[in-house]
Amino acid sequence: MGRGSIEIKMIENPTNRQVTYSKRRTGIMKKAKELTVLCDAEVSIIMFSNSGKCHEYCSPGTDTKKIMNRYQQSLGTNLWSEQYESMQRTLSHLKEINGNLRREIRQRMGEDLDGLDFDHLRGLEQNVDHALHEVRTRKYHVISTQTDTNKKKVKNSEEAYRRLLQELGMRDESVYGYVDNAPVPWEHGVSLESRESHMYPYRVVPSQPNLHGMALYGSHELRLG
Amino acid sequence: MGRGSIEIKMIENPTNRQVTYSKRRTGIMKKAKELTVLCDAEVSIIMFSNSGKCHEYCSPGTDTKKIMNRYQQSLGTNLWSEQYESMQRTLSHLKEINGNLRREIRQRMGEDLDGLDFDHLRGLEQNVDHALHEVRTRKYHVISTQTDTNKKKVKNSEEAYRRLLQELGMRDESVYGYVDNAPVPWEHGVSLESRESHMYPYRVVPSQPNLHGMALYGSHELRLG
DNA sequence: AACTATTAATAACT
DNA sequence: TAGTTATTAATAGTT
Repeated sequence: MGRGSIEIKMIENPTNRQVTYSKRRTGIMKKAKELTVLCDAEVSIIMFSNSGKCHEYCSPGTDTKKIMNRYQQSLGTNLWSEQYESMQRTLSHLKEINGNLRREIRQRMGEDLDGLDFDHLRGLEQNVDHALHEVRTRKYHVISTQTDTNKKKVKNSEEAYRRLLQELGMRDESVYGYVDNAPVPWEHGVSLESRESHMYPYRVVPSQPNLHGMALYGSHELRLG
Repeated sequence: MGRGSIEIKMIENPTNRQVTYSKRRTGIMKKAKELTVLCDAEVSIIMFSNSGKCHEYCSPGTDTKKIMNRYQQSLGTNLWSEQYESMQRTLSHLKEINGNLRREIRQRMGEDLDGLDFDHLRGLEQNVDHALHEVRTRKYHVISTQTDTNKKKVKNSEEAYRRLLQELGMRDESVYGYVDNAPVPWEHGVSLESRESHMYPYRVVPSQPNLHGMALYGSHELRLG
Protein backbone atom coordinates (compact mmCIF):
# COMPACT_ATOMS: atom_id res chain seq x y z
CA MET A 1 0.00 0.00 0.00
CA GLY A 2 1.26 3.35 -0.81
CA ARG A 3 2.28 4.69 -4.15
CA GLY A 4 3.42 1.41 -5.49
CA SER A 5 4.21 -1.71 -3.53
CA ILE A 6 7.64 -2.31 -2.06
CA GLU A 7 9.75 -5.42 -1.91
CA ILE A 8 10.06 -6.76 1.63
CA LYS A 9 13.80 -6.48 2.11
CA MET A 10 16.04 -4.29 4.18
CA ILE A 11 15.77 -0.62 3.29
CA GLU A 12 19.29 0.48 2.53
CA ASN A 13 18.74 4.21 2.87
CA PRO A 14 19.03 4.86 6.62
CA THR A 15 16.73 7.87 6.62
CA ASN A 16 14.14 6.04 4.64
CA ARG A 17 14.50 3.04 6.89
CA GLN A 18 14.06 5.13 9.99
CA VAL A 19 10.96 6.81 8.57
CA THR A 20 9.43 3.52 7.57
CA TYR A 21 10.26 2.07 10.99
CA SER A 22 8.53 4.95 12.67
CA LYS A 23 5.40 4.77 10.54
CA ARG A 24 5.04 1.02 10.60
CA ARG A 25 5.78 0.85 14.29
CA THR A 26 2.92 3.23 14.91
CA GLY A 27 0.78 1.09 12.66
CA ILE A 28 1.55 -2.12 14.54
CA MET A 29 0.96 -0.49 17.91
CA LYS A 30 -2.40 0.75 16.69
CA LYS A 31 -3.28 -2.70 15.46
CA ALA A 32 -2.28 -4.15 18.79
CA LYS A 33 -4.47 -1.68 20.65
CA GLU A 34 -7.39 -2.53 18.41
CA LEU A 35 -6.88 -6.24 18.84
CA THR A 36 -6.76 -5.79 22.59
CA VAL A 37 -10.06 -3.99 22.63
CA LEU A 38 -11.93 -5.84 19.90
CA CYS A 39 -11.00 -9.32 21.05
CA ASP A 40 -10.36 -8.80 24.75
CA ALA A 41 -6.82 -10.04 24.32
CA GLU A 42 -3.57 -9.34 26.10
CA VAL A 43 -0.75 -8.20 23.88
CA SER A 44 2.83 -7.32 24.56
CA ILE A 45 5.08 -5.97 21.84
CA ILE A 46 8.71 -5.13 22.32
CA MET A 47 10.79 -3.83 19.48
CA PHE A 48 14.28 -2.58 19.01
CA SER A 49 15.06 -0.40 16.03
CA ASN A 50 18.16 -0.83 13.97
CA SER A 51 19.66 2.01 16.00
CA GLY A 52 18.96 0.24 19.30
CA LYS A 53 15.99 2.27 20.45
CA CYS A 54 13.41 0.30 22.38
CA HIS A 55 9.67 0.65 21.99
CA GLU A 56 6.95 -1.35 23.61
CA TYR A 57 3.27 -1.82 23.69
CA CYS A 58 1.32 -3.53 26.39
CA SER A 59 -2.40 -4.01 26.74
CA PRO A 60 -3.92 -1.90 29.46
CA GLY A 61 -4.96 -3.91 32.51
CA THR A 62 -1.70 -5.82 32.57
CA ASP A 63 1.98 -5.11 32.19
CA THR A 64 4.92 -6.45 30.31
CA LYS A 65 6.23 -8.36 33.28
CA LYS A 66 2.91 -10.09 33.89
CA ILE A 67 2.62 -11.04 30.25
CA MET A 68 6.12 -12.43 30.26
CA ASN A 69 5.36 -14.47 33.35
CA ARG A 70 2.16 -15.75 31.81
CA TYR A 71 4.11 -16.50 28.66
CA GLN A 72 6.66 -18.64 30.41
CA GLN A 73 3.93 -20.35 32.39
CA SER A 74 2.10 -21.18 29.19
CA LEU A 75 5.33 -22.63 27.80
CA GLY A 76 5.50 -24.88 30.86
CA THR A 77 9.13 -24.17 31.48
CA ASN A 78 10.37 -21.16 33.31
CA LEU A 79 12.63 -19.10 31.10
CA TRP A 80 14.54 -17.96 34.12
CA SER A 81 14.73 -21.37 35.66
CA GLU A 82 18.43 -21.53 34.91
CA GLN A 83 19.16 -18.49 37.00
CA TYR A 84 16.60 -19.48 39.58
CA GLU A 85 17.90 -22.99 39.93
CA SER A 86 21.48 -21.88 40.25
CA MET A 87 20.39 -19.58 43.04
CA GLN A 88 18.48 -22.40 44.68
CA ARG A 89 21.53 -24.59 44.50
CA THR A 90 23.72 -21.92 46.04
CA LEU A 91 21.14 -21.47 48.74
CA SER A 92 20.87 -25.09 49.74
CA HIS A 93 24.62 -25.45 49.53
CA LEU A 94 25.02 -22.54 51.89
CA LYS A 95 22.41 -24.00 54.20
CA GLU A 96 24.24 -27.28 54.26
CA ILE A 97 27.54 -25.62 55.01
CA ASN A 98 25.77 -23.65 57.67
CA GLY A 99 24.44 -26.79 59.29
CA ASN A 100 27.88 -28.32 59.21
CA LEU A 101 29.44 -25.25 60.74
CA ARG A 102 26.82 -25.27 63.48
CA ARG A 103 27.48 -28.93 64.13
CA GLU A 104 31.16 -28.30 64.34
CA ILE A 105 30.55 -25.53 66.85
CA ARG A 106 28.28 -27.78 68.86
CA GLN A 107 30.94 -30.46 68.87
CA ARG A 108 33.51 -27.91 69.87
CA MET A 109 31.19 -27.08 72.74
CA GLY A 110 31.15 -30.68 73.83
CA GLU A 111 27.67 -31.42 72.48
CA ASP A 112 26.40 -33.73 69.77
CA LEU A 113 29.38 -36.04 70.19
CA ASP A 114 27.46 -39.30 69.82
CA GLY A 115 28.34 -39.73 66.16
CA LEU A 116 32.09 -39.36 66.64
CA ASP A 117 34.36 -42.34 66.94
CA PHE A 118 37.38 -42.54 69.17
CA ASP A 119 39.85 -41.11 66.68
CA HIS A 120 37.74 -38.05 66.05
CA LEU A 121 37.10 -37.55 69.73
CA ARG A 122 40.80 -37.72 70.34
CA GLY A 123 41.49 -35.19 67.55
CA LEU A 124 38.78 -32.93 68.84
CA GLU A 125 40.11 -33.15 72.36
CA GLN A 126 43.61 -32.21 71.28
CA ASN A 127 42.28 -29.38 69.18
CA VAL A 128 40.07 -27.95 71.92
CA ASP A 129 42.88 -28.36 74.42
CA HIS A 130 45.18 -26.41 72.18
CA ALA A 131 42.50 -23.74 71.70
CA LEU A 132 42.12 -23.44 75.44
CA HIS A 133 45.82 -22.73 75.77
CA GLU A 134 45.65 -20.13 73.03
CA VAL A 135 42.69 -18.37 74.61
CA ARG A 136 44.35 -18.35 78.01
CA THR A 137 47.55 -16.97 76.56
CA ARG A 138 45.61 -14.25 74.83
CA LYS A 139 43.64 -13.48 77.95
CA TYR A 140 46.80 -13.11 80.00
CA HIS A 141 48.26 -10.91 77.34
CA VAL A 142 45.21 -8.66 77.34
CA ILE A 143 45.12 -8.36 81.08
CA SER A 144 48.82 -7.69 81.43
CA THR A 145 48.62 -5.04 78.74
CA GLN A 146 45.73 -3.48 80.58
CA THR A 147 47.67 -3.67 83.80
CA ASP A 148 50.65 -1.92 82.27
CA THR A 149 48.42 0.75 80.83
CA ASN A 150 46.80 1.38 84.15
CA LYS A 151 50.12 1.41 85.94
CA LYS A 152 51.30 4.06 83.54
CA LYS A 153 48.13 6.05 84.14
CA VAL A 154 48.74 5.87 87.86
CA LYS A 155 52.32 6.95 87.38
CA ASN A 156 51.20 9.83 85.23
CA SER A 157 48.61 10.93 87.76
CA GLU A 158 51.21 10.72 90.43
CA GLU A 159 53.61 12.77 88.37
CA ALA A 160 50.98 15.38 87.62
CA TYR A 161 49.99 15.55 91.24
CA ARG A 162 53.59 15.98 92.39
CA ARG A 163 54.19 18.75 89.90
CA LEU A 164 51.03 20.45 91.02
CA LEU A 165 52.16 20.33 94.62
CA GLN A 166 55.60 21.58 93.64
CA GLU A 167 54.06 24.50 91.82
CA LEU A 168 51.93 25.27 94.80
CA GLY A 169 55.01 25.08 97.03
CA MET A 170 53.32 22.38 99.07
CA ARG A 171 55.88 19.60 98.79
CA ASP A 172 54.69 16.61 100.82
CA GLU A 173 56.53 13.28 100.58
CA SER A 174 53.68 11.27 102.01
CA VAL A 175 51.70 11.63 98.82
CA TYR A 176 54.03 9.42 96.81
CA GLY A 177 54.12 6.91 99.56
CA TYR A 178 50.38 6.59 99.56
CA VAL A 179 50.03 6.12 95.86
CA ASP A 180 52.91 3.68 95.49
CA ASN A 181 51.67 1.40 98.21
CA ALA A 182 48.03 1.36 97.23
CA PRO A 183 46.84 -2.10 96.08
CA VAL A 184 46.33 -2.08 92.34
CA PRO A 185 43.21 -4.14 91.57
CA TRP A 186 44.69 -5.64 88.43
CA GLU A 187 48.07 -6.40 89.96
CA HIS A 188 49.82 -9.52 88.66
CA GLY A 189 50.51 -10.76 92.13
CA VAL A 190 46.92 -11.85 92.66
CA SER A 191 45.89 -15.01 90.81
CA LEU A 192 43.92 -13.96 87.80
CA GLU A 193 42.15 -17.26 87.75
CA SER A 194 40.81 -17.03 91.26
CA ARG A 195 39.95 -13.36 90.96
CA GLU A 196 37.89 -13.72 87.86
CA SER A 197 36.18 -16.82 89.18
CA HIS A 198 35.04 -14.65 91.99
CA MET A 199 34.06 -11.79 89.78
CA TYR A 200 32.29 -13.87 87.15
CA PRO A 201 30.84 -17.05 88.57
CA TYR A 202 31.26 -19.93 86.16
CA ARG A 203 28.33 -20.39 83.90
CA VAL A 204 27.86 -22.65 80.88
CA VAL A 205 25.95 -20.75 78.26
CA PRO A 206 23.12 -22.76 76.72
CA SER A 207 23.92 -23.40 73.12
CA GLN A 208 20.88 -24.05 71.07
CA PRO A 209 19.35 -20.73 70.01
CA ASN A 210 22.28 -20.40 67.66
CA LEU A 211 19.94 -19.78 64.80
CA HIS A 212 21.41 -16.46 63.90
CA GLY A 213 25.04 -17.34 64.05
CA MET A 214 25.72 -15.50 67.23
CA ALA A 215 28.74 -16.23 69.26
CA LEU A 216 27.79 -18.75 71.88
CA TYR A 217 30.12 -17.70 74.59
CA GLY A 218 29.29 -14.72 76.70
CA SER A 219 26.76 -12.22 75.45
CA HIS A 220 28.81 -10.74 72.67
CA GLU A 221 26.79 -10.68 69.52
CA LEU A 222 28.67 -11.10 66.28
CA ARG A 223 26.87 -8.35 64.44
CA LEU A 224 24.30 -9.71 62.01
CA GLY A 225 22.54 -7.83 59.23
CA MET B 1 -11.37 -1.61 6.19
CA GLY B 2 -13.76 -4.16 5.13
CA ARG B 3 -17.36 -3.76 4.20
CA GLY B 4 -18.00 -0.85 6.44
CA SER B 5 -15.84 0.29 9.31
CA ILE B 6 -16.29 -1.08 12.80
CA GLU B 7 -16.30 0.59 16.12
CA ILE B 8 -13.24 -0.32 18.21
CA LYS B 9 -14.94 -1.98 21.15
CA MET B 10 -15.16 -5.54 22.38
CA ILE B 11 -16.90 -7.84 19.94
CA GLU B 12 -19.68 -9.46 21.91
CA ASN B 13 -20.32 -12.38 19.59
CA PRO B 14 -17.71 -14.98 20.64
CA THR B 15 -17.47 -16.63 17.26
CA ASN B 16 -17.06 -13.30 15.55
CA ARG B 17 -14.52 -12.24 18.14
CA GLN B 18 -12.49 -15.39 17.67
CA VAL B 19 -12.54 -14.98 13.87
CA THR B 20 -11.49 -11.37 14.10
CA TYR B 21 -8.76 -12.27 16.59
CA SER B 22 -7.43 -14.86 14.21
CA LYS B 23 -7.43 -12.57 11.19
CA ARG B 24 -5.98 -9.57 12.92
CA ARG B 25 -3.41 -11.63 14.75
CA THR B 26 -2.16 -12.92 11.43
CA GLY B 27 -2.13 -9.35 10.18
CA ILE B 28 -0.03 -8.08 13.08
CA MET B 29 2.40 -10.96 12.80
CA LYS B 30 2.84 -10.22 9.13
CA LYS B 31 3.43 -6.56 9.87
CA ALA B 32 5.99 -7.53 12.48
CA LYS B 33 7.82 -9.76 10.01
CA GLU B 34 7.85 -6.99 7.46
CA LEU B 35 9.12 -4.46 9.97
CA THR B 36 11.86 -6.86 11.01
CA VAL B 37 13.06 -7.25 7.45
CA LEU B 38 12.49 -3.74 6.13
CA CYS B 39 14.01 -1.92 9.05
CA ASP B 40 16.43 -4.48 10.42
CA ALA B 41 14.61 -4.42 13.76
CA GLU B 42 14.07 -6.92 16.51
CA VAL B 43 10.49 -7.54 17.42
CA SER B 44 8.83 -9.73 19.98
CA ILE B 45 5.09 -10.07 20.18
CA ILE B 46 3.29 -12.13 22.76
CA MET B 47 -0.45 -12.31 22.81
CA PHE B 48 -3.09 -14.16 24.73
CA SER B 49 -6.52 -14.55 23.25
CA ASN B 50 -9.67 -14.11 25.25
CA SER B 51 -9.75 -17.90 25.59
CA GLY B 52 -6.22 -18.02 27.02
CA LYS B 53 -4.40 -19.28 23.96
CA CYS B 54 -0.88 -17.94 23.58
CA HIS B 55 0.69 -16.81 20.32
CA GLU B 56 4.02 -15.23 19.77
CA TYR B 57 6.18 -13.74 17.15
CA CYS B 58 9.88 -13.21 17.37
CA SER B 59 12.26 -11.82 14.80
CA PRO B 60 14.56 -14.44 13.34
CA GLY B 61 18.14 -14.13 14.52
CA THR B 62 17.08 -13.75 18.11
CA ASP B 63 14.62 -15.29 20.54
CA THR B 64 12.01 -14.17 22.99
CA LYS B 65 14.27 -14.63 25.99
CA LYS B 66 17.04 -12.56 24.44
CA ILE B 67 14.62 -9.79 23.59
CA MET B 68 13.25 -9.85 27.11
CA ASN B 69 16.75 -9.61 28.52
CA ARG B 70 17.61 -6.78 26.18
CA TYR B 71 14.35 -5.14 27.16
CA GLN B 72 15.11 -5.18 30.84
CA GLN B 73 18.65 -4.02 30.16
CA SER B 74 17.29 -1.09 28.19
CA LEU B 75 15.02 -0.28 31.13
CA GLY B 76 18.11 -0.18 33.30
CA THR B 77 16.55 -2.19 36.07
CA ASN B 78 16.10 -5.90 36.13
CA LEU B 79 12.40 -6.68 36.00
CA TRP B 80 12.96 -9.89 37.86
CA SER B 81 15.19 -8.56 40.56
CA GLU B 82 12.07 -8.01 42.62
CA GLN B 83 11.22 -11.67 42.46
CA TYR B 84 14.73 -12.68 43.29
CA GLU B 85 15.34 -9.96 45.81
CA SER B 86 14.05 -11.94 48.73
CA MET B 87 16.17 -14.85 47.62
CA GLN B 88 19.16 -12.58 47.30
CA ARG B 89 18.57 -11.26 50.77
CA THR B 90 18.33 -14.77 52.16
CA LEU B 91 21.50 -15.61 50.34
CA SER B 92 23.55 -12.74 51.65
CA HIS B 93 22.10 -13.25 55.10
CA LEU B 94 23.21 -16.86 55.00
CA LYS B 95 26.63 -15.80 53.80
CA GLU B 96 26.94 -13.39 56.68
CA ILE B 97 25.82 -16.00 59.19
CA ASN B 98 28.29 -18.33 57.60
CA GLY B 99 31.10 -15.87 58.06
CA ASN B 100 30.13 -15.39 61.67
CA LEU B 101 30.00 -19.11 62.27
CA ARG B 102 33.43 -19.47 60.75
CA ARG B 103 34.73 -16.71 62.92
CA GLU B 104 33.27 -18.33 65.98
CA ILE B 105 34.95 -21.59 65.05
CA ARG B 106 38.23 -19.81 64.54
CA GLN B 107 37.90 -18.18 67.93
CA ARG B 108 37.00 -21.52 69.45
CA MET B 109 40.24 -22.76 67.91
CA GLY B 110 42.18 -20.02 69.61
CA GLU B 111 42.61 -17.91 66.48
CA ASP B 112 41.39 -14.46 65.55
CA LEU B 113 41.19 -13.42 69.18
CA ASP B 114 42.54 -9.91 68.71
CA GLY B 115 39.13 -8.29 68.62
CA LEU B 116 37.91 -9.80 71.88
CA ASP B 117 38.06 -7.92 75.14
CA PHE B 118 38.80 -9.47 78.47
CA ASP B 119 35.23 -10.40 79.35
CA HIS B 120 34.73 -12.25 76.12
CA LEU B 121 38.06 -13.98 76.39
CA ARG B 122 37.13 -15.08 79.88
CA GLY B 123 33.73 -16.37 78.68
CA LEU B 124 35.34 -18.14 75.76
CA GLU B 125 37.94 -19.70 78.02
CA GLN B 126 35.31 -21.05 80.38
CA ASN B 127 33.24 -22.34 77.51
CA VAL B 128 36.15 -24.06 75.80
CA ASP B 129 37.30 -25.47 79.09
CA HIS B 130 33.87 -26.91 79.69
CA ALA B 131 33.82 -28.32 76.17
CA LEU B 132 37.16 -29.98 76.79
CA HIS B 133 35.75 -31.76 79.81
CA GLU B 134 32.71 -32.87 77.84
CA VAL B 135 34.82 -34.22 75.03
CA ARG B 136 37.10 -36.08 77.43
CA THR B 137 34.16 -37.57 79.24
CA ARG B 138 32.69 -38.73 75.98
CA LYS B 139 36.01 -40.12 74.85
CA TYR B 140 36.40 -42.12 78.03
CA HIS B 141 32.88 -43.39 77.66
CA VAL B 142 33.54 -44.54 74.10
CA ILE B 143 36.75 -46.26 74.99
CA SER B 144 35.33 -47.97 78.05
CA THR B 145 32.37 -49.19 76.04
CA GLN B 146 34.76 -50.52 73.48
CA THR B 147 36.76 -52.16 76.22
CA ASP B 148 33.69 -53.86 77.64
CA THR B 149 32.69 -55.05 74.23
CA ASN B 150 36.10 -56.51 73.62
CA LYS B 151 36.19 -58.10 77.05
CA LYS B 152 32.92 -59.79 76.25
CA LYS B 153 34.32 -60.96 72.97
CA VAL B 154 37.29 -62.44 74.76
CA LYS B 155 35.02 -64.10 77.29
CA ASN B 156 32.94 -65.52 74.49
CA SER B 157 35.99 -66.84 72.70
CA GLU B 158 37.20 -68.35 75.90
CA GLU B 159 33.81 -69.95 76.49
CA ALA B 160 33.69 -71.31 72.98
CA TYR B 161 37.21 -72.62 73.26
CA ARG B 162 36.46 -74.32 76.55
CA ARG B 163 33.31 -75.92 75.17
CA LEU B 164 35.23 -77.07 72.18
CA LEU B 165 37.84 -78.68 74.38
CA GLN B 166 35.15 -80.23 76.55
CA GLU B 167 33.48 -81.71 73.51
CA LEU B 168 36.76 -83.07 72.32
CA GLY B 169 37.38 -84.52 75.76
CA MET B 170 40.61 -82.62 76.06
CA ARG B 171 39.96 -80.76 79.30
CA ASP B 172 43.03 -78.73 80.19
CA GLU B 173 42.92 -76.24 83.03
CA SER B 174 45.90 -74.31 81.79
CA VAL B 175 43.87 -72.91 78.94
CA TYR B 176 41.72 -70.73 81.17
CA GLY B 177 44.68 -69.64 83.09
CA TYR B 178 46.35 -68.41 79.98
CA VAL B 179 43.40 -66.51 78.64
CA ASP B 180 42.43 -64.95 81.95
CA ASN B 181 45.87 -63.63 82.61
CA ALA B 182 46.57 -62.28 79.17
CA PRO B 183 47.05 -58.49 79.12
CA VAL B 184 44.10 -56.83 77.44
CA PRO B 185 45.42 -53.96 75.29
CA TRP B 186 42.48 -51.67 76.09
CA GLU B 187 42.45 -52.47 79.81
CA HIS B 188 41.41 -49.61 82.08
CA GLY B 189 44.35 -50.10 84.30
CA VAL B 190 46.68 -48.47 81.81
CA SER B 191 46.42 -44.68 81.58
CA LEU B 192 44.38 -43.86 78.54
CA GLU B 193 46.04 -40.50 78.30
CA SER B 194 49.54 -41.79 78.07
CA ARG B 195 48.59 -44.67 75.78
CA GLU B 196 46.90 -42.52 73.24
CA SER B 197 49.58 -39.89 73.40
CA HIS B 198 51.88 -42.62 72.35
CA MET B 199 49.63 -43.90 69.62
CA TYR B 200 48.70 -40.49 68.21
CA PRO B 201 51.42 -37.94 68.66
CA TYR B 202 50.01 -34.50 69.38
CA ARG B 203 49.41 -32.44 66.31
CA VAL B 204 47.64 -29.14 65.85
CA VAL B 205 45.67 -29.23 62.67
CA PRO B 206 46.09 -26.10 60.53
CA SER B 207 42.79 -24.32 60.33
CA GLN B 208 42.59 -22.01 57.43
CA PRO B 209 41.30 -23.93 54.42
CA ASN B 210 37.96 -23.93 56.19
CA LEU B 211 36.31 -22.56 53.10
CA HIS B 212 33.99 -25.46 52.65
CA GLY B 213 32.78 -25.83 56.15
CA MET B 214 34.76 -28.94 56.88
CA ALA B 215 35.44 -30.06 60.35
CA LEU B 216 38.74 -28.69 61.38
CA TYR B 217 39.80 -31.33 63.78
CA GLY B 218 41.20 -34.56 62.48
CA SER B 219 40.56 -35.52 58.90
CA HIS B 220 36.88 -36.24 59.19
CA GLU B 221 35.03 -34.39 56.50
CA LEU B 222 31.53 -33.23 57.33
CA ARG B 223 30.06 -34.27 54.03
CA LEU B 224 29.28 -31.30 51.86
CA GLY B 225 27.07 -31.19 48.71
C1' DA C 1 -11.74 -21.23 4.72
C1' DA C 2 -12.45 -18.25 0.54
C1' DC C 3 -14.27 -14.04 -1.53
C1' DT C 4 -14.72 -9.06 -2.20
C1' DA C 5 -16.36 -4.48 -1.15
C1' DT C 6 -14.58 -1.30 1.54
C1' DT C 7 -11.63 0.89 4.78
C1' DA C 8 -6.99 1.57 6.69
C1' DA C 9 -2.14 1.77 6.18
C1' DT C 10 1.51 3.64 4.06
C1' DA C 11 5.37 4.84 0.13
C1' DA C 12 6.51 8.50 -2.20
C1' DC C 13 6.24 13.10 -2.30
C1' DT C 14 6.10 17.88 -0.28
C1' DT D 1 10.60 16.09 11.00
C1' DA D 2 5.74 16.40 9.85
C1' DG D 3 1.71 16.55 6.45
C1' DT D 4 -0.53 14.95 1.93
C1' DT D 5 -2.14 11.66 -1.26
C1' DA D 6 -2.17 7.97 -4.57
C1' DT D 7 -2.04 3.42 -4.05
C1' DT D 8 -1.77 -1.01 -1.95
C1' DA D 9 -2.91 -4.04 1.93
C1' DA D 10 -5.92 -5.48 5.49
C1' DT D 11 -10.08 -7.01 6.71
C1' DA D 12 -15.62 -7.04 7.86
C1' DG D 13 -19.21 -9.10 6.23
C1' DT D 14 -20.62 -12.50 3.24
C1' DT D 15 -20.60 -17.14 1.00
